[in-house]
Amino acid sequence: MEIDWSVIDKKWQKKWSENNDHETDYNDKEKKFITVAYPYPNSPQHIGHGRTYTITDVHSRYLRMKGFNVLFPMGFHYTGTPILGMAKRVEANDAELIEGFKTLYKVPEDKIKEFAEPVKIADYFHDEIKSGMIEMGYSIDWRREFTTIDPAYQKFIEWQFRNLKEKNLIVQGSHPVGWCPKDQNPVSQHDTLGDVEPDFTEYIIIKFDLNGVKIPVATLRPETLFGVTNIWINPQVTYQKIKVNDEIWIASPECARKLEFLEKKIEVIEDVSGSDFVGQSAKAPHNDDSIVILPASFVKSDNGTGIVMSVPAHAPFDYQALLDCKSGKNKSITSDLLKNIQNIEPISMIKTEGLGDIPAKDIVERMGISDQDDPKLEDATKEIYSKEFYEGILADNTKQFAGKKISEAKDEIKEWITEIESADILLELTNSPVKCRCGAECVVKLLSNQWFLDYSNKDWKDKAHTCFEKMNIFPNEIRPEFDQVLDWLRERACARQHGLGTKVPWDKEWLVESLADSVIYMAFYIISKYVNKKEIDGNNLTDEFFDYVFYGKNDSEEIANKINITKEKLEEIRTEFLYFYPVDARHSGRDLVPNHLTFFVLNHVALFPEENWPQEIVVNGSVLMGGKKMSKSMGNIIPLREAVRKYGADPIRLTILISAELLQDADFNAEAINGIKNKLESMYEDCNKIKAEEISELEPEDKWILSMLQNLASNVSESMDKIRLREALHHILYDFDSELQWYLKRTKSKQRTNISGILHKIFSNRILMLSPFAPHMAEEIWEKLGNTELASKSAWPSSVGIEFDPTSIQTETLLKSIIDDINNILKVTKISPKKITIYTADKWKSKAYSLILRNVLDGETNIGTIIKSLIANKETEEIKKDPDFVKKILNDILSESIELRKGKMDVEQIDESQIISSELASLVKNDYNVELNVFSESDSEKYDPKNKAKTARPFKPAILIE
RNA sequence: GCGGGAGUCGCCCAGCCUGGCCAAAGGCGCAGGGCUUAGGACCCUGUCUUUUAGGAGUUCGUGGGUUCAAAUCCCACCUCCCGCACCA
Repeated sequence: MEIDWSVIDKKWQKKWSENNDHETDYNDKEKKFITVAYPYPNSPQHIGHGRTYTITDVHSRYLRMKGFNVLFPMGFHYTGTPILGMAKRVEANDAELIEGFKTLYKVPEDKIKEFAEPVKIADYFHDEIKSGMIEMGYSIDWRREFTTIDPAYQKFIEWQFRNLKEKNLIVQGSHPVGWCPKDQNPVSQHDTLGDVEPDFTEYIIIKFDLNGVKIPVATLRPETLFGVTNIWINPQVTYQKIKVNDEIWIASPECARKLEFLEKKIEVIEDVSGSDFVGQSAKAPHNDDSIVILPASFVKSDNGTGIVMSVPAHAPFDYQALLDCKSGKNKSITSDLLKNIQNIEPISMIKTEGLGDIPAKDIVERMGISDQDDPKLEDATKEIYSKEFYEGILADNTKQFAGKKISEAKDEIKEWITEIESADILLELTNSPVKCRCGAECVVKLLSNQWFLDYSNKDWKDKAHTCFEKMNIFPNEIRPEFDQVLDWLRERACARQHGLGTKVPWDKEWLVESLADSVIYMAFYIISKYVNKKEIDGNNLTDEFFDYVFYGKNDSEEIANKINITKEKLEEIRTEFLYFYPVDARHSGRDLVPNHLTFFVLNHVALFPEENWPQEIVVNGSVLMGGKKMSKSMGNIIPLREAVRKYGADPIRLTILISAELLQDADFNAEAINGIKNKLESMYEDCNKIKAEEISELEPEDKWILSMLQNLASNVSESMDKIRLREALHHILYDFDSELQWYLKRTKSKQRTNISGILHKIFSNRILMLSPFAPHMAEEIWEKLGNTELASKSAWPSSVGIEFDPTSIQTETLLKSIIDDINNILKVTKISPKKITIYTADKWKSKAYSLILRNVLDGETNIGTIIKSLIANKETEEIKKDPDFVKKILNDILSESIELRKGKMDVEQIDESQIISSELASLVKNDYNVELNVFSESDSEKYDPKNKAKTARPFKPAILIE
């Protein structure tokens, strides 16, 4: 049968929407507030986004069926810079981007024209994403929808920011960023040509003094100051004499430009040649030693200040350059100078195990380096640097720092030089040149007056840790990562100068950064409903209003009057907030662990009382396409709406859920989705045939299958409670099939015609369990099964209302294992059976069996001990004849599940002869079309030509096939 | 470098926390059979090696160890993936 998925999808989506099934207000029932990270509408959603939202929807639907009043709302995050960047590119007629809109996203041309305006982009994809969510059947309360640039939301963010500032959690400082000097804007990966992230490093500038003029050397290793022997300058380079704030420096022109962006006032006085300084001496800041300036070609003007200090003992470049000087190879050295420098020797000042006193010398010699322009010097430098950094100890000639590890002393030394006013900081790109999309070359800029969320605040961190400790984290494996992130977090910029968003309330030059305005918005879903219903005017909202709704502060009547609503309305909003808060679950992809999810907790603990702290975080992995990462360049991104049109909502939902557990990457591929489609279709067909008949007297197999159904229900519920959706789905869709097969085989061989009622019960329960996962198909089948209520409105079948029957489990297990054994024998012997004879075990064996079982359950598995106790017992002393029997029984028992063992202990021992005679005969007749004879081992009249009977064991009767 | 995680029977993916239900679930693929005019779908059987009696052997990245018993616990090693900030 061909199923038109879209017809079914639409049919039930319409019904849910007509019934307002997903609109949730406060009432007397227990609530669950389930939220998920809202989307950033700069592109349509693809299957990967669908995973997080689908998991959230399944969670919501499950809890709804469990009887909770579940709120699942959605908003749209307009705030941020990428959309702004896109709008600029549209305005500039960027062919690549526009082509992408056309072919990849299928945006109509007239719409693209409007995209020069950023809000239009957001609006367009907002609609697109929302439609996709509806088409996926997400049970969202759309009355609460908002965007982060709505006036009411902006008031809310202002309240949040003022509140954090009052608590001293927002502080001011400066911060380095990648910067485009032309756009006057910070740049990050998506703003640059080739999508490179500007990466920068901090050089320490140490200032040597030359008659009042500063000779600044830039270094990554300030600790090596103690080993300085000379200074290198490039005689080929034209330097500049510049005024830096109040000092006069000599530096390369490139350096002068860099310094301008680092909050320095720069004035160029004149050009000077590097060669002018060769042979002069400058005073070292730490000991006033006179340090000679020597020429070196390896010094580059675009690196640091264009001047470096020389530490020949520990820097291979310096060692080699010094050799070049002393040997007279370097022509810019006068003969006088040449004489003077012959006594310059490397000063060893770091001791490292495995390295000599002068490691630079050793490595230069080892690598066979011959001059300072040898590229091998880079490797040599790296090797020594990392070894010394992690293992090096500062030597005695380093004064107060002697004995310390480099990795520890580095910062102390930096501070010390800074204190004696001989140091400065130079930030420099390590992956330059980085070009902005506008074409300009980027620099590092120190942004001053930047606003920070002070995530380094100890009390704040502690509180967040406390919250995490009490929270459920699914899956729990991710918990250490949260703790780690929390510890590592420090001040974080929370304001930007461009993009969409809310102005920082006390500093209108700045906009609230988009990861800062998206941390407590779950609370806003309560308010947005009233704004959307026009019961309150977003423009009127005040801090007092939010203080009342969230904290119950001050007098409701007074506040209500001020914002022109009734006191009752205001109190209603407060009541609703108190009802829905705290957030019971927050879902998101794992990429948000180190940022949003952690900030979400931090901001909640800062702004809300403990009873309103989040209760649970659920994190999921991403989705792969046919085993590969989704990416634009691979062209393997499938927009969600396109996929829904192609496959139907439910097959997509199930495919992304069943392919992996929460944290694993799920794989989406054509085979998987077809498998799911077929599975659903065959369930649909099966259910079409079943009628809801009266269930008559229960036969053993009926009791068994219903017990298994009960098992299924409790297993699935358990998985659902742990958000192990893959596992739950497996139980529902596949695991039960083999039980059902056995049941059908049993009833078929008994030629029963009265099982429709039982099957109806089984499928009804399975469909209900399937309903959160495949809501459309479940409703459709549920209707076919003759129900008038919606499946999604029915109670979750935690229990199927059947008494669990352990005896029937024993019976069916016995029958199955005999059939298995017969099949095994037939397979090995390849005979076609004419007659099958079964021998059941003697009474004393049964007695021994239960004694051994008792022992195992009590933890006694030592054969010797067990045998002794059996021999001591009159009823079982016969085992003396066959001690091997005990070993076999013990293995039988150990190879069974603990449940089964307990089951055997709990119920009366089943009468094997009786069961085999009454139930097995029909199966054997059905499967092999032969007669079955049953004897007891002790039966003296038995037919036993091959002497098989004596091998019979309890639950393992002997078999003779002829 | 720091931090987190993973390596399972052709592939994907469970199992590991709480050792014995484990030659190890399920899906996909593959082979055979059934159904069908045919194909698809569906159903059955098989899919580490070996075995003419329901058995035996060797497997869970590698090497050790603990234990009566290890995919599971401990130690070491190898390989791979992800995050590391002002960006959603």
